[in-house]
Amino acid sequence: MRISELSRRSGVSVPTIKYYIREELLPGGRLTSPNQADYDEQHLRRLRLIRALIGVRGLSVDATRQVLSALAEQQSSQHIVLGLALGVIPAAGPDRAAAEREPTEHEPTKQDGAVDALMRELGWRVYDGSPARAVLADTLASLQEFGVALDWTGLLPYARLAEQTARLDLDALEGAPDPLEMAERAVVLTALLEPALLALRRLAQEDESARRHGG
Amino acid sequence: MRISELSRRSGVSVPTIKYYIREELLPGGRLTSPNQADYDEQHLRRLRLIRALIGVRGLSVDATRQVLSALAEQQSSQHIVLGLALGVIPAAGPDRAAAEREPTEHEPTKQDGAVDALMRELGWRVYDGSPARAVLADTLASLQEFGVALDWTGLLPYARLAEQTARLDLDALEGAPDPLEMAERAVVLTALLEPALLALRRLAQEDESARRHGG
DNA sequence: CCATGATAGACAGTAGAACTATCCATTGGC
DNA sequence: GCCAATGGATAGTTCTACTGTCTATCATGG
Repeated sequence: MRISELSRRSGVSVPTIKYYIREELLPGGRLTSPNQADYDEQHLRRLRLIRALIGVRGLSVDATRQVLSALAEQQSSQHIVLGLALGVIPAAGPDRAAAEREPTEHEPTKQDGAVDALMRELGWRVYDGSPARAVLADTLASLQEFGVALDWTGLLPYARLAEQTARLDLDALEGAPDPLEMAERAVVLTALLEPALLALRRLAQEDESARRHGG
Repeated sequence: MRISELSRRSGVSVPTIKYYIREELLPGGRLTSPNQADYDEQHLRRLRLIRALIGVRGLSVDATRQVLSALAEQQSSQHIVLGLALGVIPAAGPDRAAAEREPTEHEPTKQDGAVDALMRELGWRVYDGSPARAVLADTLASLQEFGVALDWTGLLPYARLAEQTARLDLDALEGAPDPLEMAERAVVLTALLEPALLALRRLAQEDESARRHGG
């Protein structure tokens, strides 16, 4: 198909598709002549994934590119490590890069040790360099700064619930047809479900609050 | 204290503090003369909360303003409804506003009915206009588009886990000294814990994946 | 009393991100 | 042959979150 059809079928404007190609989120079409290229269903699938990551999950173009390249690597290694695929991206929130560009001096006490303790207590064997660890450390530091009485032991019950969530996630990946599908499904499940899980938490809080305090 | 001290103690630059005051995230200091104002510990607290919401949670200035005003309302009504406080903000992800500005025609089948069914099944009594509902509907639509076999019934186990999470959240709020503290703590817990919960999910996935597939 | 440095408030400027528009030299299809 | 569509390049736009500059004070130390 030509770019106009790709645009029509995906709902993404032609200039935007060109932009994604420039930014290497999407491979260019197969050139049939110097000014004519052919796109296929793969392009359409990829484009929909891009729109989902950017639009539904709210990832930046840069983070999206990283996720897509991690997806490609996973596919080539035939070895799915869910979570690690998305681990490369900054996990929606703390701008660690900014924090490291300019060591603010104000940097609160590091909580990396607390995170180590948490992982040990849980018996989780996870990659040391995972950005998720940094997110946890930052959060613990912020909580401490606000005087909220929640240290790493307070995260334990949350972590147990996360374990169960992860089991549900992995269950949903069972029986994937091929590695490519599985990797893509892993990305979709991890990334797209994030806003939904937070939404469920909000609604559950609302309900629980009403129950306790009588809404 | 003067603005320079507020800046030094918070680690936020003077121009940025002025910017937050202009944007009405932070009330101005008490003027002691036309060009001299006095700031107190309340300002410092508020400023730290602002930085946490923007920096740690990654909220926009606009969303932060809405959260803070919701916080003020809750405080005045003496009636804490956790979740609803943060329910006013777009929940990190789907840009619903954009979707409504320009009805793309591509809009997939609405899943609002599915969300209603989910709420009914769970027995949750939640506000109809909650943006969290829209997030759920969007997510279900996206999953459907990707052919992931996960409909609203598939969200049920996740919702049960969210219930338990919410109970932990509410427990952490018990025994707050005063309504202001409680409201602020609710905001901190709901907002700041979000990246941490997602990080825990990522790490749990990594661990679970290693267990199942042998990392 | 006066020099110096800080301050409030107004407004302009900047940097980065994510598009969006314009151009031009083709070229496929009628 | 004609013309809308295309690929590729480059420039422009919009938005957000700051950051810088300016001016008229004003506090404070000498």
